[in-house]
Amino acid sequence: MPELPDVAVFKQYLDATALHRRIKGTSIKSRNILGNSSAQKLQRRLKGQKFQRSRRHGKYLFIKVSGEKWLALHFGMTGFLKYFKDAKEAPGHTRLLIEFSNDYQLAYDCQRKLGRVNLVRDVEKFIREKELGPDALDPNFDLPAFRQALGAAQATVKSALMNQKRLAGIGNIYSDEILFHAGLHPQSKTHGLHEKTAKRLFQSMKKVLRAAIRCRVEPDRFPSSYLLPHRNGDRCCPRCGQKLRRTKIGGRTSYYCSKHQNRRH
DNA sequence: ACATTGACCTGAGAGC
DNA sequence: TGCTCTCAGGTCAATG
Repeated sequence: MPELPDVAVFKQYLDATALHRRIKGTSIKSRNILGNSSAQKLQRRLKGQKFQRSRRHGKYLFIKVSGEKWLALHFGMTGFLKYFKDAKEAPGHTRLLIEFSNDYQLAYDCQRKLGRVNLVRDVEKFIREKELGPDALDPNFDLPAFRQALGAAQATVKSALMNQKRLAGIGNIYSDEILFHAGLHPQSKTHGLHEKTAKRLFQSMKKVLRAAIRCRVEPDRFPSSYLLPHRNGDRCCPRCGQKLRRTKIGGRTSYYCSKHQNRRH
């Protein structure tokens, strides 16, 4: 699930629920979601502290803990957050549970355990070490920066968009959606992208990511002109009704409409 | 430099 | 019902 828009919605959710509450305790249900710190260390760092604010970069959510540290959450393919009071509401694959003094709890749920939780002192340094590119929705990430990020890559546009080192936040679902709106075939080469095409791609990227956040990434809220509600539904192009094509790029399933998306650029 | 593949993990859903 | 097979929105390392 969690690409940039999903994580942006998680951030809104966290900000509206779990900030400024005293942390009573932490329980780690699955150790292999822990990245750089032990369960003991994590518990020690969180106990008695509060979450003060959060920020997002790409698919990462960083939560400032009173004291020195930030909690860096990555959600893998299946992660999400849930804030609840009644144990009945606990999600089914809780890997980390944070209890607050108001008796509410925040669950980090990650069915496939591909997500990671890290304690970091310096967010910028963490981003540098992970070699993450600029966040796709950063206001400073403008067209020239976008062109520079794609660079003279020999890669396909789809894999370039998904490459977190080039720009951070876009995964399989949204790269398909962006390419659909830009009318570009996923196997188009990044190299030699026409000025006009690059601009169209850039504008589609911003538009799609913002729209997804506005819809709170609920498929039912997406305009039916978007690919997302169709790729797991009728698998037909929302513009022409033609069956969507399906192919593998970088090991990921990619959907596109062969009528509206072409390699010419 | 890029593409591809498998590993990491678990579970939902399809088909029989 | 129960079994097997395939697939899943991410990332990393090894290989071609």
